[in-house]
Amino acid sequence: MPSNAPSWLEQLQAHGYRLTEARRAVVETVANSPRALTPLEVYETARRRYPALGLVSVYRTLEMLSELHLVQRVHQEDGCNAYLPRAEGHQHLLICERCGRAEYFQGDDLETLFVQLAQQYGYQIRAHWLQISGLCPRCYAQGL
Amino acid sequence: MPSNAPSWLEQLQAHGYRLTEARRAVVETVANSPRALTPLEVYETARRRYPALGLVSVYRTLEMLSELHLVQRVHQEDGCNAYLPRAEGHQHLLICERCGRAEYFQGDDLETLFVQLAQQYGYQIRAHWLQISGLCPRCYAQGL
DNA sequence: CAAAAAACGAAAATGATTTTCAATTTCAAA
DNA sequence: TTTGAAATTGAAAATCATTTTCGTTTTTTG
Repeated sequence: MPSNAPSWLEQLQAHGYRLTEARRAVVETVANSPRALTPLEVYETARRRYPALGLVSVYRTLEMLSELHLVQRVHQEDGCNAYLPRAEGHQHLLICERCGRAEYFQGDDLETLFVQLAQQYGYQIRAHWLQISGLCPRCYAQGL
Repeated sequence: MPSNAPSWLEQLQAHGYRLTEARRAVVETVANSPRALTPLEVYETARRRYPALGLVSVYRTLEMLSELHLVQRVHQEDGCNAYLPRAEGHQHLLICERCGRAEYFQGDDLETLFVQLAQQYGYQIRAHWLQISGLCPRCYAQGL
């Protein structure tokens, strides 16, 4: 899996943000994570690379990355405070309940459903959000 | 639309919870709401019926209703702190971006997608969550 | 290298939620 | 009914995540 981090840093720079050690540490942590991380988890992980990092910078950087649509919140039972890299184009999430690993997939077969709903309820449909959860092959093999 | 409140109160009682004025006020507020309410909104609304109500009781009652699967959190841009009644059986949500009104619909045409994903990624699929948003007919008619 | 602007982290402030606790209410048994 | 144990209450305190403030440091441009 190629790292997204260099591209993210370029995009931050292209939008007028400076490249700092704090941002590099946060970006590298989030861009390469196979699972959703909370701000605190990002902080703890990124501090291994850059111990002077402050939690505030994690929040600030996550907000920038959100604005640039490079990360997305993941919605889970207990809340929606964890962030994942956002894949190109329209994609949905498949998340392992046990280990948290996320897969991305295209699911464009929803169009017919939208047309039907638009007719039935008179809604102008603007957005949708589909998230699937289960057990990844490795966790399934381990039982539970 | 029939009120869910009596049934909810019965279910609370059936699970050993007592029926109190605080619970009645919260249950009637949430059970009859056409849109998702935050704990604070529940508090403000329910206090019109029962002014002595404390915010703490709102949180406690919402937690009970969650455990009994009578309410669900709604996931939105800014967070997922708002609650809606949960409909019978498996249902998805269609929510108006403007006024917040929620419609419930069945969407069981996702089975083929799940089978495909299970094969492709080796996942044991356990749950899914589909939420659609847009403008309801009334809000759409008002422009924006 | 110097200067201006941006960004930093620590600490304080805020806001939502949870816990604690003494007083009140509910409900089953008498 | 009445009664009393247990559940529940709301106020206040505590906690936890997030945001704001602010003096200092870092980055970038010239």
